Amino acid sequence: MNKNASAVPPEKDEVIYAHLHAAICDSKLLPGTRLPEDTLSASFGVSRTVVRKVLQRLACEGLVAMRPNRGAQVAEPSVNEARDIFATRRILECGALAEMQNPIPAAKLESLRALVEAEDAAQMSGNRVDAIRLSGEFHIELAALTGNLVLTEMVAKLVARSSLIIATYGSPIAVVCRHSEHEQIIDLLARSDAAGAAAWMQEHLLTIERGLRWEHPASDLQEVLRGVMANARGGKAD
Amino acid sequence: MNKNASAVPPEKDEVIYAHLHAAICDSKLLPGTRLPEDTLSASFGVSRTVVRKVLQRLACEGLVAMRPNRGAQVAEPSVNEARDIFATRRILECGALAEMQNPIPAAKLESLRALVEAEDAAQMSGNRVDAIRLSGEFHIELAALTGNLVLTEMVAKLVARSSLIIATYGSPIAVVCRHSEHEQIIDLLARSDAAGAAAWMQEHLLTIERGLRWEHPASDLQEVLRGVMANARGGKAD
DNA sequence: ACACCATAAATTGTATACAAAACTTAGGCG
DNA sequence: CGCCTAAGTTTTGTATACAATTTATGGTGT
Repeated sequence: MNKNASAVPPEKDEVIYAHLHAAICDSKLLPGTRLPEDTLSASFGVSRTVVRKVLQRLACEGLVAMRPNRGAQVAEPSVNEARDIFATRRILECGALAEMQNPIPAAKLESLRALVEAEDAAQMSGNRVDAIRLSGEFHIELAALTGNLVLTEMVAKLVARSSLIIATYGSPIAVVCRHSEHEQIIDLLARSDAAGAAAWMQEHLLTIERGLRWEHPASDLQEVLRGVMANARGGKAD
Repeated sequence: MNKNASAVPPEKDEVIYAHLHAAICDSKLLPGTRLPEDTLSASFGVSRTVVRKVLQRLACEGLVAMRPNRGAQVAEPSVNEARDIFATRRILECGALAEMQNPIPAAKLESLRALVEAEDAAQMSGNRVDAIRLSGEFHIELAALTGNLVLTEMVAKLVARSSLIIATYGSPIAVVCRHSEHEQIIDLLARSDAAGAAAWMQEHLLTIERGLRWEHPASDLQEVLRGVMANARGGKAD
């Protein structure tokens, strides 16, 4: 459906975009990682022109921060930004669920259940990266049930940025959604209890948010240390 | 606050972006208008590199459609996309209003009233472009009351795309919000009746949507004619 | 006269070169 | 000993050249 036809060239920039997007969302590129154009263009075997195009797209989605004359780096969501993102997700995703009055096709519910099962399996086998990715896909597919492409794309972008938040503020344990909560939402939808599903989603997203550690963000530590080193000049910098 | 400091260069691409954005939202560039890179770069006195950067940003926001090897043109929102955009606005903007529990500072309410007044004045004097723009600004400022920057930016992008929808499907009369409805929302907020404001906003957005003419979109006409000409080859094409 | 094909013009895709800015490192001064 | 300054290096910003693709044009055959 979203794949190219047979004879169409593979769209180099799309491939690079997908690679970088995945690398960021899967925490292979941690927040704050610098993304020099030369390095990327050499790695992917293209010119800086193509790399810049991809970086600008990622910047537009909030996954990459670009400062003039200072290059690109993986975005480091601030605490305020993180809270805003989750607040917006609550409004959007709950609103989407609340609007689903028509009975959901059984096939769609089934594929959602399969997604939750895969997520559960990944979590059980300790595959944290897959678990987070599948959890995100669940939220996106849920939004897609509305048939509203604009809304679905917005949720997808917020989910991607949430991966950055988890990478920055997530505690090693219990960051991912408990699969049972996802299952509960499907059950409520199967019962056509849209309001119930929305209410449950509200709690679910709040639960995720509460599981984050706003106090000890990993990357702020570096900034703090740098500030300490700059201030306490009498101390040993080495 | 958001302006550059004194000695900082004016950021050429930002200026070009602002110009194009305004031209599209003010319907100076109608949906479907082709945007050749050469023409733009000549007009603005920069190279295609800068123009492409701006076009990609506009494409990311949905104001411009870029097809591979086929260039950019002002986006022509389909009926489905238009409905999705308004549905998403209902969820986002009503959700934003519903979450405002704290009493709104009087100063902010005052500046909102000023905005409505300016919009009213523009409409009364037949200045349709200003009226639409000020109406959009009202919706954006309303979202900004949440303090949620992520949400505000999303609303701003949806409002911009709504300008395209109005340009495509808007009837010559009665496309803009009745200013009294905007005033009513402010009154409800002043009374701290968040739920009431949200309900009113829901109706308000539905009213706008109902005022559009989905039957006779101006630019679909060309497509229809093209299809007719291609099919009825025996008929008179001239 | 219409459809079809070849050629020409226009437009986009990509790479590269050079200029400008920021970062790094080494040296001198207080 | 630390800070400030300055050349050198790295990295980004922009323009331009060339290749690839699409679109427009004109000619030819039926």
